[in-house]
Amino acid sequence: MARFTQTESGKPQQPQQPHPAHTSLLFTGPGAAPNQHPLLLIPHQHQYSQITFPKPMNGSESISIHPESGNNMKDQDAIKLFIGQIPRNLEEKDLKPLFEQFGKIHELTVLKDRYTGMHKGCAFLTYCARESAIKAQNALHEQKTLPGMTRPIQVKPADSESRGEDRKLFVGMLNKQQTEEDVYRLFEPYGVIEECTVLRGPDGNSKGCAFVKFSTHVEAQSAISALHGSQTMPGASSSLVVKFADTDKERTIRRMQQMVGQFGIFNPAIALPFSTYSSYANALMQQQAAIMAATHGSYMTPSVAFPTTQIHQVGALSMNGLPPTSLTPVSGLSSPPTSIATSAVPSIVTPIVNGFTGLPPQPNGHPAVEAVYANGLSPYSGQSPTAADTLQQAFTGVQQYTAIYPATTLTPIGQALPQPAQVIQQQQREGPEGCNLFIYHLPQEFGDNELMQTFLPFGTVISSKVFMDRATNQSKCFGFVSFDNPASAQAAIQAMNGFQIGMKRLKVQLKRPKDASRPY
DNA sequence: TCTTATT
Repeated sequence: MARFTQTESGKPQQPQQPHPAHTSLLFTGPGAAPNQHPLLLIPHQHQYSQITFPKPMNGSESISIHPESGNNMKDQDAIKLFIGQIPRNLEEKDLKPLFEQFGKIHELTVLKDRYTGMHKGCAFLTYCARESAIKAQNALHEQKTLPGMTRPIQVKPADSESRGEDRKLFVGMLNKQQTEEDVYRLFEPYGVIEECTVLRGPDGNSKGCAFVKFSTHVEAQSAISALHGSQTMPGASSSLVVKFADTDKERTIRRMQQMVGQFGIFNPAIALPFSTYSSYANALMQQQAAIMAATHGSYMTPSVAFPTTQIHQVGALSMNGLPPTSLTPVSGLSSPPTSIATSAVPSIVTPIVNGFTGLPPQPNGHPAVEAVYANGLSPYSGQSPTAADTLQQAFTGVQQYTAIYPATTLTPIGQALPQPAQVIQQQQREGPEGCNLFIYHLPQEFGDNELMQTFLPFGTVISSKVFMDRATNQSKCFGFVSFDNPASAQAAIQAMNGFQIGMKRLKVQLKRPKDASRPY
């Protein structure tokens, strides 16, 4: 099959001849054969303990090769390569032989999760000589598959070398029969294409979309102008989509929304700030993940979205001065009044992580929670949080959040809640005129309680009701919420109308007065 | 209809 990648120098790659036998032995896949190379002799974990590498505090390991000459200086124009599709059991020392054959290595670093130390399946590689990088890319990129991987190894300049984001296009509404070559031909007239990938499912079938990376932003823009909406592919439901691909940030948000939709039970209010404060949120997410990991020793990685959602719930709740006592536990656990003792809190905070990851409970201490209250930032405060307060408040949010959904996200473990449960009377009370909301497109999983939690950040909810189908006992995906004042209702409309959960958007509007006759 | 990862 034709290849459509180019080297970083902008020149088309040579057609790749079959790999030299001694190298192909390193790989699985067609043509691979049993051999004695270390890459196929996958060492067991315990064997690593005999090999010592310097291990910095951040958990990342890297090899700086100091050859006999003592010279591992790199060229001024050296290229840092990104290496992808590396089996997670291969470390720097295992990879080194593979790459050394193209030249002297200046630095090789397997990427690890900052907090868990988990191998990310990729690495950075810098050769001393620029030429070595080009040779390695030509010889290896997409050419072979390392043992245990299902996709071929990636060897290409790291993002830091090129800043690819603003010249990469997402192409949607393709015909599923269209191949990389078809897409390439389509975009070729508008510039130099460095990368052209049709997205495929596990079965290899096209998902009807592709990424096309041009060598410049201007070329990419001209392709958009020329091609977006220009034609409708046979079998596509609308005309061709050509736009700049999502940034990492956008991808993170997209994944979050998918997760929210998937889990359904999560309070959508918590993700609101992403529409307006996404970079702020992003920064917080990093820090939050760090603290979560440091204090929980959990396996949650920064790319997991949940810590962030917890943060934002905090913002929403605290700014409304909502006391945690107004949250209704649904676990059925009853507990005597306790002071906010740290001994009680960790068991509440920790399992929520487990709820996401399926890890067993870790009933260890949680010092960070002390800081929340020691700082005087009780959730009773009606003040807006300052940026400096936010992280500490986050733990209040974790706590509140956990109190909200223990039955669905946690295994009840019989620990005391930090506050006595104060159950709100769930009568179907209507508020004054202008205080009653009609909510449509609720997630199927939402019950009265989830509905209430969703709207609590905006004020005092005096009633919440999800309508159920009598026959099936399933939610009809709409309901009513009543506040005790019209301002809360308006705030809720402002914030929540159109809020996306999964594939749906909430419809939040004032409930039609009884005397009106128009159906919804 | 937004990939398998980018210190």
